[in-house]
Amino acid sequence: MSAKARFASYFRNPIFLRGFGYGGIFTATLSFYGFVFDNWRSQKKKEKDAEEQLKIAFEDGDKVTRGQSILKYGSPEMGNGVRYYSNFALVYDQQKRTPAWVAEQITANLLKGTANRKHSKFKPDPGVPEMFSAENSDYWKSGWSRGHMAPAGDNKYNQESMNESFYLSNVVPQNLDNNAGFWNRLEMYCRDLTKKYPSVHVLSGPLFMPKGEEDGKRYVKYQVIGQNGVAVPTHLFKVIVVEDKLGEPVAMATFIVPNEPINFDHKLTEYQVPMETLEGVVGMKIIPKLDRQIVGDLCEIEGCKLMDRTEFELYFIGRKLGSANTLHRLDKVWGELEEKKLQPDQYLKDLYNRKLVELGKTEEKTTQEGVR
DNA sequence: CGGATTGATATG
DNA sequence: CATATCAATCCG
Repeated sequence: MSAKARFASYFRNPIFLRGFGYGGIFTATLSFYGFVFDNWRSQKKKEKDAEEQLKIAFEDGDKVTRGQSILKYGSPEMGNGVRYYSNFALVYDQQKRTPAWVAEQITANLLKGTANRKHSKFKPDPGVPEMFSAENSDYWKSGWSRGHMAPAGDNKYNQESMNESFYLSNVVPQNLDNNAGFWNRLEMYCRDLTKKYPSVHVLSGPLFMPKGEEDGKRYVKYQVIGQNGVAVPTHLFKVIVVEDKLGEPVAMATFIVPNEPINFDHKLTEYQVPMETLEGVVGMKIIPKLDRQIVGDLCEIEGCKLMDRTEFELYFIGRKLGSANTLHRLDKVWGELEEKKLQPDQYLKDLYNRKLVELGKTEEKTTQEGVR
């Protein structure tokens, strides 16, 4: 038997193995129970600490400390921080899937740009989590139009700010006639104010107002549209503050406008309310840093007169003439004047004649190219 | 200025 | 094949 084999057989000796085995098991058992005991002790200590902490958090009367314990897993997030864009700022309402409010500052200079809404598309705001965002499909065939809060017309300075204004975070479901009519004229009035005031601040947003029903009680009732359930506001609000050359506030006015068609018989002043009324309805302090004592009533000072029917029709016939790209289209728009018994002013006549020549030339050119 | 709708085309 | 995208047309 070689030394190596003897060495190996020694380890195979049952006696030796038994001795080693019992010794090993004994040691292992001891250390196992030691481990379990230590664990148990530290567990108890942790339990004691946790219990103590809960006690202290409550009993020392520090509500913040207590709150931090209560909110161990974080506070519910409403995602309602202020969002900043090129030319407006807003707070988004994840529950209603519309803005809560949109703020703007408009000036004559910023309105001068040439950005075109034809290059912009309504789409979800990439900054809003998808699960809280509205989609175009929500509005499609809903019976409601996509109404800008910061209007596209206030964002002509560059294409980027106009494109941002088409984010659905800046949009609410709005009655189409209201949007294209009364509200449109109100937006025009805001822009018109920049001719006189160097800076005009505007705050706009949706409202959900209670209404009395047959049972004599009042309810807030509103439609929700599309898969995402975008909330249709019962009213819209707009707050206007005009400033002088020094940037000092001069006058302001607050309006609450029903989200329904409003014809030319109605005056803007019918919808003027004290700012406090709006604050009560919407549950927000509006323009908290404005000293209301020193500013006048915009409607007393400026009249708050919107365009009348004739002015309005002539205005957008002018816009349509300007954007006409065929002679056929030009004449069709020109024909609207007669249909609506409107007299074109000199500006409109000149515009028509200028476009007539311009489009005549281009069409002559294209037909010649076609022949060639 | 403010919008919708439709039909053709591109795309995965 | 179903779904985006765009251009054209229309309306107040």
